[in-house]
Amino acid sequence: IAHACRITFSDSSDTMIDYKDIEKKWRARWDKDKLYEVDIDEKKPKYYVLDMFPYPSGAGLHVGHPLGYIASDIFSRYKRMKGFNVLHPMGFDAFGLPAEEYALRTGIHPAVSTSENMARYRSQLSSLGFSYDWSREVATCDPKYYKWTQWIFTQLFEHYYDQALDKAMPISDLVKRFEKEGNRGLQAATTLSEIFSAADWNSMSRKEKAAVLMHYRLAYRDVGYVNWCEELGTVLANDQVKDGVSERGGHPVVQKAMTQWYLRITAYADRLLFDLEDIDWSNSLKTIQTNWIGRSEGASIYFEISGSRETIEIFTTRPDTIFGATYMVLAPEHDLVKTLTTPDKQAEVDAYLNYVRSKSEVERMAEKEVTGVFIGSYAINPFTEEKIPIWIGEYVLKDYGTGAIMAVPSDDERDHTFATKFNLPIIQVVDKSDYPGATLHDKVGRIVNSGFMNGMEVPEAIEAACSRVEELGIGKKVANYKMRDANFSRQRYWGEPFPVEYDSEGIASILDVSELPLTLPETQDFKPGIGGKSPLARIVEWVNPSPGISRESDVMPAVAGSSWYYLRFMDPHNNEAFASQKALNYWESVDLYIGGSEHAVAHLMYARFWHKFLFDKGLVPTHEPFKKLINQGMIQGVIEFIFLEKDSGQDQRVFVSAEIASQHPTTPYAKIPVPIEFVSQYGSQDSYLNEKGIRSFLKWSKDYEDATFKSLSGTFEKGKVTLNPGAEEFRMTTLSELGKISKSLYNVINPEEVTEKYGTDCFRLYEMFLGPIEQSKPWDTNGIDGVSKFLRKFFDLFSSQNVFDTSDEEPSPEELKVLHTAIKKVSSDIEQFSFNTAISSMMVCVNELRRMECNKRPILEPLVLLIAPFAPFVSEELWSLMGHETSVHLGIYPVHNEKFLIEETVSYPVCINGKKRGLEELDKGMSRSDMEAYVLQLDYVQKWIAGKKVRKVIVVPDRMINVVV
RNA sequence: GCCCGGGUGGUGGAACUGGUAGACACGCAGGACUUAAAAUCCUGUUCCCCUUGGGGAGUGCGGGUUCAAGUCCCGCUCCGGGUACCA
Repeated sequence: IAHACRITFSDSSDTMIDYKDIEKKWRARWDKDKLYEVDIDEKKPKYYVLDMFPYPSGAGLHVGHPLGYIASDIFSRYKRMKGFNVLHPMGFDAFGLPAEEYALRTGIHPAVSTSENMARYRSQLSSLGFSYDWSREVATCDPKYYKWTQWIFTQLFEHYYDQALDKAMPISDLVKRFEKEGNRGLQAATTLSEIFSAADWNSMSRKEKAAVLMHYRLAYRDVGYVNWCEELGTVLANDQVKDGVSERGGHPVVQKAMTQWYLRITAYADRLLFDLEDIDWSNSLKTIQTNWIGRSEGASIYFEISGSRETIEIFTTRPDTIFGATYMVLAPEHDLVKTLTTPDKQAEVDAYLNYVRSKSEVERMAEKEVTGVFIGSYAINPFTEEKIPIWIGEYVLKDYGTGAIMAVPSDDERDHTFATKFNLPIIQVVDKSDYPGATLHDKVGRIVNSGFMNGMEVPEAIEAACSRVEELGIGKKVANYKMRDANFSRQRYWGEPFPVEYDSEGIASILDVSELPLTLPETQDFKPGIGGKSPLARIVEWVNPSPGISRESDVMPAVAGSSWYYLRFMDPHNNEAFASQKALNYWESVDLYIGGSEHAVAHLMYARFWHKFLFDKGLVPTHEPFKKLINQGMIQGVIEFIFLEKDSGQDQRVFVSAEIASQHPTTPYAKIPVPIEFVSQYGSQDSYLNEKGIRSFLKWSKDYEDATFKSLSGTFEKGKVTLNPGAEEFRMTTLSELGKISKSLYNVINPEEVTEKYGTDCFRLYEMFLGPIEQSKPWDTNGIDGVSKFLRKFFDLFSSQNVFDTSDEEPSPEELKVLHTAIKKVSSDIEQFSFNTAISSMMVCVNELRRMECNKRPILEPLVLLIAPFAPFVSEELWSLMGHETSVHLGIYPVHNEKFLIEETVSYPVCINGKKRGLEELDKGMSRSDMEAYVLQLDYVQKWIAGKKVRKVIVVPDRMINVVV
């Protein structure tokens, strides 16, 4: 019997399918035939499938990485077989901190380690059978690539954002306008508040003009507070700081004023927000971006100051509560603090400012107590005309809104706490009695104690207040954003140099495209410079290329190169442009983008911003870069921890070196990740007991080179423990958690460990079979045998007595039905990215054909095509064994034919009061009344309805029958 | 705190617009083959109760709508993610 046999297609092995041979053979063949290379082909519709390109880390790929790559590969292959011209490229996000830190530790140049890591990634990726067009590979650290990263930067420098036209326009236009009419009435994104006339402009010095223009450029230099990490010697982006310490390494981060490059991403805030509607991204991802942009609508209102000509501009979302504004609060860093502090309050204010400055970001965040101080001046509430005191307080942030608020203690929780603590007046202005359960945050209620607004509902009052504010000329309706302009400078080596030079007056100018790329200079000295300078600053001949000229010594952040790489893939070797217009117009944008949600903010926001900028310049044909985006889940690893507690017990005692003990001085215990081997060893016969009954764990301290383990204990010899000097006694317990896979957590599993044993196709199928693609799941190989068996059963369909053997007989209707059911289901599942269910229906199909002992070519051929995107190697082998000369991956994906799926009968569940009591096979054409009559006379139905009145019978065609009594 | 997701057998997970809950697979149990084991194949497998056949319960908890609810509505609860003095 055919299916009982093991198939051997190579004479060298008598066990089972020799995956390794098959894979090697076809990989070589695909390379030779350039099977996956694509070119512009106007005759075919295009489809662009992109993976988020990886950072080539030293640890190589682990089982988590390929999840998204497998999914995108299946989809690419599917689309290709559906007749699309598919662009499916891969490259490397190759600039970044880890390589530089590695260089600092080892002296190995980042370029060297990066290129080694890329080679390893490339070989791992191609061994997984991905259909990348490697001829299009890009690496962001390649000067041929970053030439264009630098070029886009120069373009951002040369443009400003015109809010009237709602697009980026050349700075040269702006200069013309300034010469003629100054900046009055100009609607542009800017950090400049001064108004100047044409005469003012024309009388400015070159340096002054440059300074003004900086306030308009989309790439600009400004002084700002940055997250400074002394340990890493660099500025970090907000998303690289977690809980006041650096995400990488956990070093303290403080605020420091530095001159930096910024990108004016806030100019695009509204478009970044509203265009989310046009793209097919997950709800949660859109929500994250929406929250990040943080648009809130309200009013900006000027408050006059009693006895001063200054005014304070505030932003509020609740102008309706202005009658309840009983005091004001400025951020401690607010510009007006100096002017508005009265002499009698000076000492108190200075003391407070010192106190605020002395606090690190961590402390400030941890602070629960409200703090603040009265600065002596009074503002005038423009509606009540009352004098209200001006305070400064930490809870008002310098960076949000205008850095100043009108405080309405009756309707804002924070203002309320503040007012209560400092005994400031509270006036109720919103009556919420009609809305039980409403909190202070809810914009509902009836306005009271508020003059002309009395009796209005909140939304109406907000409108009324805005109108009145505009009538009085003391403010206007505005939108405010949480999003900040993006800091674009890093005091580092391994990044793109800025294509910027400063003249003797310090005026910045950009390099012409003909001078690009400005390549990174050679050095072996990567140490961070003094005072936050980049290592580049030390290379004098590079920083000062000619007398009076100095170069920018900072480099761009890693996010620069990844903001446009998807465009470069369209035309990767172009030396005249970032990509040709022909290629851009053909490939347009990414149709399907797959990657992790950890890039939800930084990368995706920057890429959208750069894309929109290029769109404004007419250089890309679409206004969004990624039409559809799927976040694959994370494959989690099991992390084994040991807990070392200082209150030692009798049993699980272990001695720990002084180093570890001192690393955890503030906690009563240490939680240390350890390799899984350690935990399985713990408590087993492998662990050693010394004469005192103290367990020591020394075997692994020899096995693992890591310093942590070496220092965990002493040296072990013949049942005796010799403690390291200063070792302390701890009690030890173990704990398992799920979390990310990482070298530092000792839980990395490489794909090779799986492909070695089961073959690549099995690995691919298994990762997909694990569950929905978006879902995170722990890696375990418990179910892998099922997928492996499926592949073997599939192979077996083609064999008889260990020999490849198929028949050309006409298939039966049953066989056709099985096949076409699978074709229909698999295709629609792929379209919905439901790969786990697609695989399960392929399993059903193979199981049934096997039961029928079907080995007919007209069934098996389409089946091979159907499975090809999932299992590219095995299907290619079978396809070739069936006598085909060309690759299965150039085949046409099967299409199901409804005529094979037609059923003559339908099996109806028969329910009594919605509860299933039986199953009836009924003719498809049976009328409703016949069905009712048939069902009612059934024995078991009679039993249930006996003595009761049948109220009605519900017949849902093709679904079910429900008898209601 | 706020904003998104999510909670289904021993496990991973199925279930189209409300219409047979548990597809597919793992694991487990029993059986076949074998000197034996592995591998393979067959049968069973949500739980509980008499056990031939049936009966009851059941998709985090409590209510509701409906002939019918995992699916819709209201109130809770737990888990995951994002964000946090955002005025």
